[in-house]
Amino acid sequence: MKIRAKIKDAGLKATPQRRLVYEIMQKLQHAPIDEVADEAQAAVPGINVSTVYRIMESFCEAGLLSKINHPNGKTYFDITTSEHHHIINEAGNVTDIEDAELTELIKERLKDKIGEGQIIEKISIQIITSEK
Amino acid sequence: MKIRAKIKDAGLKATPQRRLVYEIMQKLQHAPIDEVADEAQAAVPGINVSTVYRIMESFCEAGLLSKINHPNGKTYFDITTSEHHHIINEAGNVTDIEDAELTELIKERLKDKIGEGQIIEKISIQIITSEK
DNA sequence: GTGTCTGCAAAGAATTTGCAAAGAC
DNA sequence: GTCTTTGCAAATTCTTTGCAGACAC
Repeated sequence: MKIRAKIKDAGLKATPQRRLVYEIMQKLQHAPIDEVADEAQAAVPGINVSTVYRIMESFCEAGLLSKINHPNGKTYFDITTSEHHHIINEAGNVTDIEDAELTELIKERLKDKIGEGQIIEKISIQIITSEK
Repeated sequence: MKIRAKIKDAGLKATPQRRLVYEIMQKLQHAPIDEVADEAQAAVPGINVSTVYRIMESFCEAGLLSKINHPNGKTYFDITTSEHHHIINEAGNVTDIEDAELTELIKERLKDKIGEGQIIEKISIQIITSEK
């Protein structure tokens, strides 16, 4: 689907800044805001960091992106929005792992360990790797 | 073991500030720095926030505490240092789950998905819960 | 046209750092 | 006594906000 259509389908106006940010995220797959902002500013000098923040946030709310809890403290964003897991290496680079069966298995195993009256919203596994 | 001994065994000097911070962490189990700092300042008015930051950091390096990737962006610390998992509820409160067998199972299942020449440093599952 | 979005500059959180005095061992 | 740690204030880094003009539809 074209970027313009994706953004509009998500209920947002397809501004040039949003189209650019989405395109950058399609390329990067996973990235912290400052990296996206740098790429954006390289492409279109006028674009502002706060705009990028607002766009990333609106994309998350609209279901176009998801957030990653990254060990380096910065907020990372992910072009993949379906339930999945992450491998994070020493450099902080993120790789996706899709394994719905595993997610289901964990959910089943831990479902009675969560509090009374609570439901599981999301399960995410982080695998931190280092050089052998 | 006494707090003083724990700190010294970890190779750090057992200053009053460190003993206090460790005691607070034993009570809270999981907490962000500002909460620890508030508790510390309530107990001993002179203690400084930057000191608490430095203490938490030194405790992590010394293996007395571990860091938690918390979805609210702040760094949370955990008195438990052995491999384990977390349930995080809507309020941001953290609960531990110990399940070494599950960790092993996941490790076995995903070991060939990590990159060439890499080893798994750590596996952590986060379960985000919400009200039913 | 109208309501949303952007740029800018300023404010606000969270965290770090430099340095001199204080304290642990 | 020596080397580490602390307190303080200032600097950095990351993120959010207010507002006026610009733009999507």
